[in-house]
Amino acid sequence: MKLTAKGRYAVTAMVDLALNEDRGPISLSEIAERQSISLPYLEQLFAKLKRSQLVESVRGPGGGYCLSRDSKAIFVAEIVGSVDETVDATRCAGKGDCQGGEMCLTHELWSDLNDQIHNFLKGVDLASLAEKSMSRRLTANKIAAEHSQNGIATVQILD
Amino acid sequence: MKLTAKGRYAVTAMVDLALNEDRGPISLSEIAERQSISLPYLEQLFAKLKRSQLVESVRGPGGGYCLSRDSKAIFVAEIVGSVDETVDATRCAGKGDCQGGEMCLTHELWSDLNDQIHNFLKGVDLASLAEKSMSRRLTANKIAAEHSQNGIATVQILD
DNA sequence: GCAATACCTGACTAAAATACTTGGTTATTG
DNA sequence: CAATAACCAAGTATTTTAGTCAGGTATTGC
Repeated sequence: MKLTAKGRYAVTAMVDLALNEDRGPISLSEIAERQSISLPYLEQLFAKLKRSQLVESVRGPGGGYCLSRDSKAIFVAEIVGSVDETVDATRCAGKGDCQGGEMCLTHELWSDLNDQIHNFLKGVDLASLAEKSMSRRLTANKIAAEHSQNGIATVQILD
Repeated sequence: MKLTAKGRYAVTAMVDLALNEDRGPISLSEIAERQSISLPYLEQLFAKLKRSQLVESVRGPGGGYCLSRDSKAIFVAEIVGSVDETVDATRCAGKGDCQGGEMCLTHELWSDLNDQIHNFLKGVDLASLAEKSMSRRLTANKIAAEHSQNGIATVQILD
């Protein structure tokens, strides 16, 4: 798994979708405007989200995208995994360049970490994110203060 | 925090150092050869590791690097954080482009994940990595088999 | 003192990945 | 049939990564 801005955009867009899904299919241009993400870029993301069967599409005027399942049953891990798919497998098992075992060892460590990350993201569903987002919106003023306290960092896990 | 090949190289090199530290200062050219990492690249990494006071250097012939503490007291999180320092801070607190709170929300999610990762890597010390590496080396033939069988586990989460 | 060793430093570069944009096509509705 | 909006392929600009190059400087042993 890999985490980049792309994954963050996807999660953001999906939260937006979850918040508006009761209004029927939501067009990407709507999301694009609300979330300040370029439309063609969103299209790319949603093509992948659709391929992963996280959303469904309705074409033509009045069309757009819907969640293909209940938001309680869609997890962040799926969203991120869908757009940031890494067919990585940098394992040394096959290759013979595994000096003394140290390389193997760090691979094992990274693999464990990967599981850790995946488990965490697997435990967060869209519904709870959307719910938090709703309450956030109401107390929008407090957000800045909170954030400046604990120093937010972005995570990137490559490879 | 950010995880790249650079961090992996650093961890690998540090494990190598831990395994050989009883022989006094270890030169980078030695590590470079054993681990197949280019010498100038290793120098870059160790400059950072030194700045973070994870290693100490001895100049001149017979010189090299030593761990600055017991390997039990050096954690992977420190090593990775040292070479892959991200002064990122993609915070939305200051900027006004935080539409409706969704952005803030995913930031919070990422922040939580970051803590998760950090806690994991904070729980793995060099000594245990080195120890595992030793036993691996002895049973080197078995490695491939093990890897292909179980998806590798052994997680340590301290806090 | 003078090589040889090995750390140290900064700038530079090739390659890869990322984050987009461009320019279309196709389906559906009113 | 015209507007809408999903779909699709390719290209590009920027950034990041991984690594090199070309010099230093401190220390040691002969």
